[in-house]
Amino acid sequence: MLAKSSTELVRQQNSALVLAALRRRGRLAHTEISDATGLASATISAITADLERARIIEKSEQQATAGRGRPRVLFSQRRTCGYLVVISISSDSIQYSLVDYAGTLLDRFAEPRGEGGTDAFVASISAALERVVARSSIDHDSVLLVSVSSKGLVHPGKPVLVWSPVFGLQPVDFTEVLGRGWPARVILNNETLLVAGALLEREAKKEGGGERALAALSLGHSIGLGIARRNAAGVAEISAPNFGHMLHIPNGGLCRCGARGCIEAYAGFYAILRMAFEVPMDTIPAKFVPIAEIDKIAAQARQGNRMAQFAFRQAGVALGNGLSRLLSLHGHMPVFITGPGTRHQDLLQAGIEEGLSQTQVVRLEGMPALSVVPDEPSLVFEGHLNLAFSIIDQDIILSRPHIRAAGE
Amino acid sequence: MLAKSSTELVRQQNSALVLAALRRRGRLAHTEISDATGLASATISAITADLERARIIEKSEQQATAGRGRPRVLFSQRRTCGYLVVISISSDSIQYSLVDYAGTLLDRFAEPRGEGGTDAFVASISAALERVVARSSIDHDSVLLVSVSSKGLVHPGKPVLVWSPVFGLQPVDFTEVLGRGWPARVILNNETLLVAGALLEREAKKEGGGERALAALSLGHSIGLGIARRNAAGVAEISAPNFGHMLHIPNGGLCRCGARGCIEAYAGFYAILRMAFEVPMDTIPAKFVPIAEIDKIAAQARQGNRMAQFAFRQAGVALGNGLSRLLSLHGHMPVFITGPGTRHQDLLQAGIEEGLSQTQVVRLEGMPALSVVPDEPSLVFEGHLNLAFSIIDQDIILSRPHIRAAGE
DNA sequence: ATCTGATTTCTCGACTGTCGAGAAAAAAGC
DNA sequence: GCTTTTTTCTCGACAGTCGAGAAATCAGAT
Repeated sequence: MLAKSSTELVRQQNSALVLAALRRRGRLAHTEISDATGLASATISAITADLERARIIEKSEQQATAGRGRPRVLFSQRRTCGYLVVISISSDSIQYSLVDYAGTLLDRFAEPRGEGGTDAFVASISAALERVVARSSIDHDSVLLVSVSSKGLVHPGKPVLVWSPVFGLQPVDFTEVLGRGWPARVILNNETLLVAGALLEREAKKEGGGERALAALSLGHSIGLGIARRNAAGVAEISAPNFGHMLHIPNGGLCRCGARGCIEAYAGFYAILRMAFEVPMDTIPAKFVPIAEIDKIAAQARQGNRMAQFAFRQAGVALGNGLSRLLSLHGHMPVFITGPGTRHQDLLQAGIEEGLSQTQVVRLEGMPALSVVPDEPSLVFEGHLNLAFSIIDQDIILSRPHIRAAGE
Repeated sequence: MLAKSSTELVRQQNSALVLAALRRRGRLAHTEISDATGLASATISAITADLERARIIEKSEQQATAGRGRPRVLFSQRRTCGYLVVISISSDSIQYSLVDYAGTLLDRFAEPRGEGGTDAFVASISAALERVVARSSIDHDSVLLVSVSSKGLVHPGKPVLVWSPVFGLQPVDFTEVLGRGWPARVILNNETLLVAGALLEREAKKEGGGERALAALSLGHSIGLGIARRNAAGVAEISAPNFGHMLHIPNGGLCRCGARGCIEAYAGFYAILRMAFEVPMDTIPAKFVPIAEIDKIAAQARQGNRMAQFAFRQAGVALGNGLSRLLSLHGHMPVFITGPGTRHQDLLQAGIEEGLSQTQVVRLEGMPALSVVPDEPSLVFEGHLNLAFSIIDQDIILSRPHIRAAGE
């Protein structure tokens, strides 16, 4: 059921529009905001006055006046309005970034991922978080949001990692990362979901609007997938289905997750290693494979080693079959491949195409566009910012108490 | 990018809310509408006065007054405001239904599906449509929408059948169904999509809101799947992925669609027949299998015939594997099974569960709820009404010119 | 027959919001 | 110093929602 609408909601939505325009295009003048949002000039005056009074945006220092006419007044986010902490968890380390409200990176450091169980893990993140704010002497209260990303399966709604490559079925609850005295919220998202979101936003910036739906496939020790699409209302919807552990072959090779025949058990780094060395497919997979090992196998494959070639081929077919199923169930869309595995795209490509080509969806609508976007960490960070600031802006607008004009 | 908002849009959305409440619950009094929508009584007065002046709703004839106090004035849709024509295409016949704006069925007849190509097919529908309005002597102009359903793959946006069991890759364009002099629009939807939509609406009527996402699986000569979910804004999103022709087994049995290894090539009626009679899997499948044939095989299976049992078992495994992939890619959700194939659910069940159980998603989140809903035609019709009237109401509200109070 | 209480509908004024037009501001050019 | 140009700001008109209370109308008590 739809929610009722009211004039106050109109103001909220239009304020959100103004903040989104500022987010997307940086400093803007009154008239530019009007153009970007389609709102009347008078409305922009009202909204910007409101937001300025609430100390959310501010007039920039005058820039060199270009041309004649009354000089423009540029609005931008007030940097000190609040802060965002980004936590990117990868297999071996955890990266912490501090970002101000205008989206500029203020501080960044990484820590190795310690040993120990989930409790110790959460505690170490909690401690690092204290260090982030201490280093920049930022008040706890001005941290608006903590955005965490990891590989694995995320609970819909709660910031809980339901399944992860490292902790398996042992759930990791990030609500406890923030102790007392932190008014901020924590959000947790799958890494490849953020990649898909970042790619969709990049598409939106292209002229003509770019693709309206896309999939991001991350190749590495594990296999990640994110789907991003713009719905009829123009809102981005992003999700991270459990692609890596979707069934590839019934009763197939043993996967890290304990099930059999997952895509990852054919296309993950450990799977390529297992196949190249002709280890039986029901061997318990290696916990971690250094990327150098995979590079070595790839080099052998390129020199003509049949088993190494076969391993990459099989990985490609698993991915291709999986992608064909993705297209069958989610509609035709371009696929962007990222992650460390893209180094060996030349060895995977033929298998992927073979795996795709047999199926009806590809016969009907053709091979999907496959592009390689190597720099995954940038995409992840970009996705963090997109998602986090859209939530922060929304929260600010919703929470802002009604502020009357000064004279009242 | 979000669209700008304005006070006029607020009225539109709230008008839509009033019409939706009337749609869902039938005749309502002023106060009941207020309760259902959450809008203030004064607002209801304004909106109903507007809609009444536009001759979209009307005050019902007084019903027996119950209790003391000022008698209620019940509002309902004005029946003669416009009409909907529903066309349900099935493998052997086409059913035409005429429905008034209040949702009551006025006329219904079926015609056998003729021979001939797509042009003849479209022409015969066009002729039947003329007959629908002639029989009830309805003006062409008062037909607001024609809603068509069929099995097969529908073009997103245009009313074009991209792939169908009967015409294969030859596209069927339903825009031509309405000739000149028909202001109405034509929409085309996959049959099982409508089923999923109807089931979601039934869930919404349960107290507590029922399921927020579900899948409908239709078993018959071909395999259909619809997914319906309520998004964060509470709007239903329904889709019909190409489940029947999703890859089940690479290089597997030959399917009607020309590809190999589709789910349908293992679980469709013709596939069950082919397996039960041990016909080679690359035999070109029968165009049409009478349901009696399948019933016969089912009877044999129930009497202990191994090959017949095996055929149903394999069909079940194909469905189960496919459903596991569905859950992997769309999240965990209950599955409602419908269609003529549900008669033999007892023979399929074990295979479905086997096909589901091997995978990570089921190990993590458990077996999805599987329920059988035998009466598919009712669900299809219900889905037609839900979808068609939501479009009609939307159109009416958007197209309605601004109507001033009488005195101006 | 009339009064009273209950219940629903209707109406009025206050408030919030958007928009267009034009006034005001401020710099560049002559 | 005046004009031109461009941008910002302000004002009044208009659309919409809401709460409060008036008006309508019936059932039952007196």
